Amino acid sequence: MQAYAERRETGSMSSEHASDIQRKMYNFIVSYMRREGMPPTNREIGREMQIASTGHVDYHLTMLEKKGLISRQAKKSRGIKLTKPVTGIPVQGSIAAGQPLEIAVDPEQYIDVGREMEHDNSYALIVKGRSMIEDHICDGDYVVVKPQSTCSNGDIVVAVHLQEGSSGSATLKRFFQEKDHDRIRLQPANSELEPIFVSRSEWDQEWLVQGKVVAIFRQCPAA
Amino acid sequence: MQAYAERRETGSMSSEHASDIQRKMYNFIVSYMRREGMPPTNREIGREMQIASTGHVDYHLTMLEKKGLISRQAKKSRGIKLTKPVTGIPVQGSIAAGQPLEIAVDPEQYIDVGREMEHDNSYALIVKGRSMIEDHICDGDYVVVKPQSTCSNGDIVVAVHLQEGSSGSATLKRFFQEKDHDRIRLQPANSELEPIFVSRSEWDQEWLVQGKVVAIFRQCPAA
DNA sequence: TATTAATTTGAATAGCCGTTCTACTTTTTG
DNA sequence: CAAAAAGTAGAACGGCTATTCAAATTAATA
Repeated sequence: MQAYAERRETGSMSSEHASDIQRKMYNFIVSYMRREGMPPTNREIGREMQIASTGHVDYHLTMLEKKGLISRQAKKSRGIKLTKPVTGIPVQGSIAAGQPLEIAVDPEQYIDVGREMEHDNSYALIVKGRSMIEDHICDGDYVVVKPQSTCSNGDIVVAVHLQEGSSGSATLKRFFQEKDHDRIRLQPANSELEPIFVSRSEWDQEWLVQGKVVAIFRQCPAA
Repeated sequence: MQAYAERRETGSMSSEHASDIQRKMYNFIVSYMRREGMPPTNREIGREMQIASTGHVDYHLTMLEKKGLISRQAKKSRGIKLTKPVTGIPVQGSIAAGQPLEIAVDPEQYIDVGREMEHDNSYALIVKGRSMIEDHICDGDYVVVKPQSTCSNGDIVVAVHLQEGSSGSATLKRFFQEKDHDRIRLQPANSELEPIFVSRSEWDQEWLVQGKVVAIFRQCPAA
């Protein structure tokens, strides 16, 4: 479960090697580039990291370069390039109706669905199976999930059933609050599948909404 | 028809106002940023544009800024920002089965579906109607089209019927070459609609494949 | 054509930038 | 513990950068 809460900043440096300060420096460069559209100067890095000496900054940049995380163009102002592209959101795993959500703890794969989707720690999941087929979400599609704990009626959400002992199971469903029955209905978009009904109290105790689907992306085979 | 052939470089500056040199300068900034991941310096711009004076470059940048195409951060090296983002592919219009393709000659809208899709002059079309619904392409979906004149059996293509007098009509269909009948079948993914059959000779004379759908993108309502 | 506006040059300036070097401290390692 | 490695500070350098100014040229306009 904590895999959800501890989601790291999109595109931030993974554990690998490299000391803490270098990781922070790398992450600052990434976020600066996202924000400003250009790499920071060595002095801007130093100011942010509270490093007094520009030579000190240069030292760590040399380290980052040696480790292959960045490359530099000598003498050019802001001459930092990221080895890995800064665009894209992590593909966190796959989701299949009823199955436990497979989480790739350190996702290798990134999918680039545009800057707008990069806000709010959004991430992608690969849909397995046909549980949402009548909403035209197919096996193999990527769903872009924006993490949030609340949702409205009719939203397609990633709902997680917390079960003691295990890490819980996740499912992709439409969310409906049935006030007259005082229960939640999790509705698949496949007439062969039954909705899940959860009482209000059980919902509050055992379930949580992990996020909401904001976009669908499909790559055509042999494209 | 020539609207297809004359597709301009993705993200380049449109006619609007602004003199020729300013258009060229803007386009250089865009391509430099794509290539280098950072904006160019004023001197780099001057070198490329064969402008001798840095003050002269500054003059045109001021003009571009006044026209709202760029913004600048005073005194910062490479302090140029593009008002419009450099990522994304143009949304060229909408396509509805049987209807003439609506082409936005100067597309205002850009959709960001990631860098990978930015190659090959790819562009997006908004799907109107349900002619491909059984392939799970819905009304309002964006299809990413990669321009090419050839395609394989089963590909989803933008096929254009050239008609004298008019600018032709375009349609989104699956392409099948029926060897035994010596004809082409353009198959909608909707059982309520009939396929289009075109004889080999008519195909060669009156039709052309404009491009092939390589991806589908859907933004969820109220996302 | 005369006048104004839009370009273009060249030079100058003050500040920013990457880089290097020496010296010092802290951490890691054998 | 001793030696090596990693991290930090400060200063200094030459080059680069954005910006400004005055003056010259060209294009647009009335």
